[in-house]
Amino acid sequence: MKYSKSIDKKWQKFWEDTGLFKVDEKKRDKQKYYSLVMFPYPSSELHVGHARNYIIGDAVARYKIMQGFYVLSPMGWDAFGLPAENQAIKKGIPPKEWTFRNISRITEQLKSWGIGYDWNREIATCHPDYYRWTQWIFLKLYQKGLAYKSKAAVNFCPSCQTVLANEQVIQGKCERCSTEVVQKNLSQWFFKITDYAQRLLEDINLLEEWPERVKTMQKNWIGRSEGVEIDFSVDNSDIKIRCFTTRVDTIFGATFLAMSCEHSLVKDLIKDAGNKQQITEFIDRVNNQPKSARLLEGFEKEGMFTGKYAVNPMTKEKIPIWICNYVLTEYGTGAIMCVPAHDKRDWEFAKKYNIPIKTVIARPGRENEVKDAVFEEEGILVNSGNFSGLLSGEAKNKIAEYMEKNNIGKRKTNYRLRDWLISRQRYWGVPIPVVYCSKCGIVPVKEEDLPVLLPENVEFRPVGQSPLADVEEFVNTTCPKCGGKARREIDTMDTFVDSSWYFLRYISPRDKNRIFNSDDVNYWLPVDQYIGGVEHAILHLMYARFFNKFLYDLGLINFKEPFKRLFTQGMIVKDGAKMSKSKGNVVAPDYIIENYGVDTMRLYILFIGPPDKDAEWNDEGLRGAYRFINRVLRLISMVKNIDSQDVPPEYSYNKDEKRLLSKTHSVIKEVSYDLEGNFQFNTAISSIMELVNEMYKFVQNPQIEIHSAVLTEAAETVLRLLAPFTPHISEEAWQELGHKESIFLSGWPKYNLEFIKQDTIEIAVIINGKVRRHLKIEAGWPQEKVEEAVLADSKVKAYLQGKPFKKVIYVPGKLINIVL
RNA sequence: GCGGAAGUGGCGGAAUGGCAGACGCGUUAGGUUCAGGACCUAAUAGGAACAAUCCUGUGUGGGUUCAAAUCCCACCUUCCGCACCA
Repeated sequence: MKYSKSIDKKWQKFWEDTGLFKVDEKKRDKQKYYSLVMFPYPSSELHVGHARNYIIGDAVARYKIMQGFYVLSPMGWDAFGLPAENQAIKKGIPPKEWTFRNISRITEQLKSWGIGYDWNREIATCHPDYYRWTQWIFLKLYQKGLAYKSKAAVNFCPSCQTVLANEQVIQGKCERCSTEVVQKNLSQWFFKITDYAQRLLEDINLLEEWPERVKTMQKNWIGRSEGVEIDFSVDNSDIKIRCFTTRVDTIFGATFLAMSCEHSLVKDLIKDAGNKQQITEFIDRVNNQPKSARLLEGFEKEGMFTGKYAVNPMTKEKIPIWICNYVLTEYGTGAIMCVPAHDKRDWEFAKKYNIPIKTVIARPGRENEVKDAVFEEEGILVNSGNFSGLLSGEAKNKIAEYMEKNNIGKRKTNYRLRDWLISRQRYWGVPIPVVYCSKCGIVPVKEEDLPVLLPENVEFRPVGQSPLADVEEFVNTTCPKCGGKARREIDTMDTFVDSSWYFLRYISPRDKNRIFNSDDVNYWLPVDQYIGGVEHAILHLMYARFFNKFLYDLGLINFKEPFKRLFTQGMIVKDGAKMSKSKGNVVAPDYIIENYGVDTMRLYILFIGPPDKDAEWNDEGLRGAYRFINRVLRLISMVKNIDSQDVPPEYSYNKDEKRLLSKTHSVIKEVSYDLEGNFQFNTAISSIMELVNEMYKFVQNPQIEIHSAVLTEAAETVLRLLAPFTPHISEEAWQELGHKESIFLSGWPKYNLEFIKQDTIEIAVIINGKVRRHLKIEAGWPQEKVEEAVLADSKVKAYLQGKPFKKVIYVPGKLINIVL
């Protein structure tokens, strides 16, 4: 028997006909397992890099099915988005048509790879039955005050002609097209994710089975920092400037104040300044600098003195107020107190503009040392009035207390996380369900009027506004409140909104009356295993957690976190680069399947390396997988011809049988361990290879007497262990061996420790840390007996030369170490 | 700068503190074959001997230990994420 593609189709049909992956939520006699792979954006057809994702997910689902779990494995489409619209503009294909064309092609691909899903639960976020509930969530957020419209400086991509979320701006550039992002003051919709900042941070602790690196990225992104907000009064003025600092212990060293150019108080401050003209010019210049320039190394700190002074509330000294290009508007209060002696940036600035530098923190034990350098660490306070002599940590508390008592400042926790900007000036997305009424203002659409349908026949023009603006029937509506004339919101939602809750809709995909059935959702969720690319570590995973918590607060679900276990797989690269059409290094699966069969591709992709690491594609490696599969099939053909009989009750196994039994069972143990841990498919497969190699030795040597039952058990074990990885050939060979039922119903093999144990074992004899001999001993021997045998060995004697030894360490079954 | 991951043969990569290099690719030799391919068997870290053996080896330098790729300290390099966050 040789592996050919005809095997693939046969079994794919079989699984479909027998409903291996169909799940009926009413049958609940088994333990559930929800296996979820991040749903794809249907843009182009999939290559082997994408395939890794789905193959891993499928291997997990099939493994869990074999273990007897009741496995839910659904698939759907993240179907709204910019590429569809860009295609429409470029080629005139309606986004919907383009999207569904891609969906059917990818579906065909996934099916041809033998990836098992419950296709009855398929969803697409662009379908009104789905986005109706996305809009519903929007309304709920709006009701709770968590969706709001606000004018703010936002990131705008001139190429995509839309605003972007903070998270979608990478190094000052658009995540999608790398165009320089500009700042615009626009009125936009936001979700108040910052209300959940603390919970999103705290509950990371509940995510025990998430990769550490993803958790760290989320923590950093939320960016909690504790400090004090201090009100600085301005000399000869009523104005107070609020600053945030995490280093209130350095306040006695604050020698100037710095404000960002966009700070709302700047106008008032410079009202009667002599150099007002100059300052305004400076502000304009800074505001026109591209954001990415700020990030460049050596970006020069610049500023203008406002002519005004603030009062340091602790020293009562007058300190100059500056406007600076290095103060962020968006973080904290947009104004900071500057301590040049203990902050590198302030130091740089003070040196440049000759602002006094005052040391107030010293390294403990070196309080009197004077150094012309920044000291950013914590230490002991000096020159700090009553607080001198305290350590930074203690001083922070004491000073904060003092400030609170005297109404100077207040403790404050700040987060780096910003509210989520969700409106997009694009067409192919979920319409935001609100209307603008000249009388009532912003009015949400009534729940019963959902969905607000996205019009389909629209004209595409690449302008800074959604084509929806021109669709009169859409835009003109009536106010749900007063019944008067009103206009619909023409912005659509960020597609990350769509994907923030899709894993819940899989449970009740066709429910017309509610977002989902809470009972069913509480049964299936949280997702037991979530699999996807690490590129979603911040965006998608943070938003999904936020939505989950919101729905939890609504009482719709009873779990705080949606994904119990997360696995982020690595990329498959070719010639050291990510596969992409433009680079021309895409490995297409079709050719592989045609020539080597699907299981070859599946096996190779799982064997290519640790699944969480990037891996380099290698055609020779693929051929190795093909070789192995055929090696297995040949082995099965040989075993098949042996007339298999049961082992008699009192049968005593011979030496060879014991050896094969031991190998068989220890491989079961290893593979099971590898799959339970962090999905070590590569080592799991290598263990199975070892068993196959071992079996070849038995089958090919006519000298060896071996009971057919032992050989059959080994062969069946190989197939069952391989089944999650290479399901097609496993089913085929399983049938060859005379089984009528699917291999996936045969259960996961169990190992017996009694068989793994061997009578004679080989131990290493180590003399002074060097391996000198390998000796066979009986497994049950006590240390004395082993020592005796080792010391009696002539080679060992030669090494020892009768010298006395200090110590003997015996590690049972492994080694004996003699120290001279 | 902060945070994370990693550094092992020609290559991908294995090793609960216990025999470094499993398994695979590649390479070499032999078998089989009309031939090629495919397949089977064996060898394959480096060096000296070319046999049985010995020496050196997991980024660098120290340390702990009977025993370190693994633990500790210092450093180097690479990749990834965040980055003027006060």
